Amino acid sequence: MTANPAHTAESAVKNSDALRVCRVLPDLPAVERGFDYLVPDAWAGVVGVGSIVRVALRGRRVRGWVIEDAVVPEAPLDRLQPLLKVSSDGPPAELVELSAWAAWRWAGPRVAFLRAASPPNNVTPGTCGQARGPTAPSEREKPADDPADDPDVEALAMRGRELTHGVVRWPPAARWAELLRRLVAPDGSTVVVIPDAVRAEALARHLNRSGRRALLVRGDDPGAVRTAAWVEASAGNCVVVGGRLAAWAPVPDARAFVLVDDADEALKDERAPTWHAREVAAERAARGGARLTVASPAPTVEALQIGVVVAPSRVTERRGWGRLMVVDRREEAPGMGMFSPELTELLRRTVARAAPQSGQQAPSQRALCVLNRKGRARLLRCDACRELVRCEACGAAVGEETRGLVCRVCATERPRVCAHCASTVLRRLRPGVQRVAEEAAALLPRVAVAEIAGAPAPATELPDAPVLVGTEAVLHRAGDAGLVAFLDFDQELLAPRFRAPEEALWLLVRARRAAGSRGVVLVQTHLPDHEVIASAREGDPQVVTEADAARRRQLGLPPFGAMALVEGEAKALAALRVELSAIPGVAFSEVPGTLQGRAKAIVRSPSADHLCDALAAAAPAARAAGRLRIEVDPLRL
DNA sequence: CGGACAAGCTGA
DNA sequence: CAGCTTGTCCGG
Repeated sequence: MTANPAHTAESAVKNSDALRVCRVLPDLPAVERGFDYLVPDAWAGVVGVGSIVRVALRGRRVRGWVIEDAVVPEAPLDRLQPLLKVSSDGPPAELVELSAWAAWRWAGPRVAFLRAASPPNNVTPGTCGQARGPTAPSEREKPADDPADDPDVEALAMRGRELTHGVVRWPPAARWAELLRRLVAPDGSTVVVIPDAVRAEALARHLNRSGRRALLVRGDDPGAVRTAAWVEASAGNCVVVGGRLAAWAPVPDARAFVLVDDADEALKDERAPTWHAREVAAERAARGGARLTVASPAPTVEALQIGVVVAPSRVTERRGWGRLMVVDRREEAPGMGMFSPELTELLRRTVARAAPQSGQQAPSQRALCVLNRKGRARLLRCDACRELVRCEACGAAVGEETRGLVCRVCATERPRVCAHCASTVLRRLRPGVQRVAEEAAALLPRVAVAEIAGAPAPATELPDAPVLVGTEAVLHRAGDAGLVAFLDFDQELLAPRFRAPEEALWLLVRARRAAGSRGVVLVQTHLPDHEVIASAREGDPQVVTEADAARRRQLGLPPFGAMALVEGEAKALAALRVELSAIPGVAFSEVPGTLQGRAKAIVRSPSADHLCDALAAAAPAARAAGRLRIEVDPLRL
C-alpha cells in the first residue's frame, strides 16, 4: 500500500511525530526531574528551551522552565498534558545547559541557577527571540574627552587585549575604568563582573561615554528595571556591567568575560548553592569560546590557574601601591593601648589638616581606624586575681558589651564582675571597636570620633566625623581618606583560615583605594616582615600569591584540592557519611562544635570534579534523611 | 514543594 | 478502632 495522505483523523492525533513535546523542570527545588508536556500549536512559535511556562503537576499549577524541546516522551502519550500557559521568555539555551552544570558544581538545585538567569518579572513570550538583530558596529574606540593616556596603562591594556584566558594585574590606585574598557571585546557582548556597585556604575558611565552600550545590572534595583535590562541584554551586542549576578546575563553573543577584583567575597553567593561568579564566567567562557580575564590588583591563587599574568612594569606597580607605613609594635613598652605613638602623631596631623583654616575648606582628610573586633572587648582579665574572664556555663572566653559580659559561644549574660574574686576591675586584653573609639576620643580632644558598628546599609551615609573607628566595613564606603590605619593587623595575618594571607592583602588593597594615591596606609603589627606586608610594601602581590600557591599545593587546599562544608541535621550528615564512605578518594571529617541535633563536617577530595561527582551521588540519599546545607569551595575555613 | 496515602500513636 | 499525627512517596 502506498503512503496515503488521507490517514484518519484519529491516527493523525496519535502520531507522535506530529505532536511536539517539551520537557519542563518545575520551579520546585526539591523536584529535580523534568516532566514532559505537549506544546499546543498556538504557542509553537514562542516556546523553546528556556521558556518559562505554567504546567499542571499532580493537580497543582506550577511554574517551570522548558529545559528540552522536541523530546521523545518518557511517559505514555495518553498521560501527557498540554502546557497551561507560556508565562515569559527565559534564559537562552546556553544558560539552561549551564544551569545543569552549576547544579552539579555546587551540589544545589538547578532551579536556583535558572532563576538567576531569568528576568525577575515576566517578559511577553517571543520578545527576545526576534530581537536578536544584526549587531551594530561599535564605533568610537576612544572617548572624546580622553585625557592624556598613561603610557603604562596603555601598554598593559594592549597586552591585556591579546590575552585569551588570563589575568591582568594593575595597582590599586590605577585608572581602572579606562583599563577595563580596553578589555571589552570589540564586537558581540562582554560581561564585566565588578563586586563594588559604585565602581560598576562608574564603569557603565565611562563605557557609555566612549560609545559602547553598557547595561548596569544591580541586584537591588526594582524588578521592572532589572527586567528591562535583562531584555536589553538578551538582544546582545552590549556590555553588561554588574555584580555576581551579571555572570548569568542572557547575552547570546558573549565574546569576553571580565572579572574584576576576584578576591572580593561578594563574588560568591553566601546562600546555598554558594556559586562563585568567577567559576561561572570561566565555564561559560570555555563553552562559548569567549575570553576570560581576571583583572585585579591582587588576583587570587584560583585566578592564576586561568592563564598568564600581565602586569605593569615593576616601577609603575610599586608606585601604584603607594607607601605603606609599618609600625613595629615589638619595640614598644607594654600597656600602650591600641594607638602607637607613630599612629597618634599621624592621627593628630591628619585631623589638623581637616580643620578648616582661615575660612578655607581643606581637602577631606578623614582618618579611618580599622579593627575587626566588635563590641567593647573580646577578652578580659581580672586585675585583682589575674584570672581570664570566662563563661560560667560553657567555659569560653567572655566578651564585654555595653549591657555587660556576654558569652560569644552560648550567649549567657552576666554583670561586669570577676567570677573568681568579685572584683570589678577588669582589664581589656582584646579591646573592640567600641572601646577603641573611646580611646581615640581621649587621645584627640575636641575632635569628633565616630564608631561604625556593623556593615552600613547601602543607603546610610557615614557619619561626618574626621575620625572613624570601625571594623573593615569603614573601608566600604569611605573614599578619599587621609589616613587608613589597621590597629591590629596581626589578627588578619594570623587568622586561622587558609585564605588569611589573601584576605589580609586584599584589605591592604581596599585601604589603598580608600586612601587614594595621596593618603597614608598604616599597619600596626608584631610581624613587620610578614610576606603580606612585604608584598604591599613592594607593590608586588605575586610574593603572597606564589607563597600561598606553594603552601596550598602542598596541603591539597583549593584550587589544588576541593572541599565542601556540609552542615545540617545530624541524621542527614550521618547518611552522607555512609554514602560517601563507598566512594574512594573522598575524606569526610566531622567538625566538633555540634549543637543539639545539628552537625558539621568537611568533605575533601583531590579534585573539584571528583568531589562534585561524589556529592552528586551521595547527596540525594542524605537529603532524604534530613535538611542539609552543602557549601562547595567555602571561602572561610 | 505539597498532596495522597499509609503506617503509627492515643484515648475511650 | 476512629481520629489524628508523622512519614514516605511521587508527579507527565
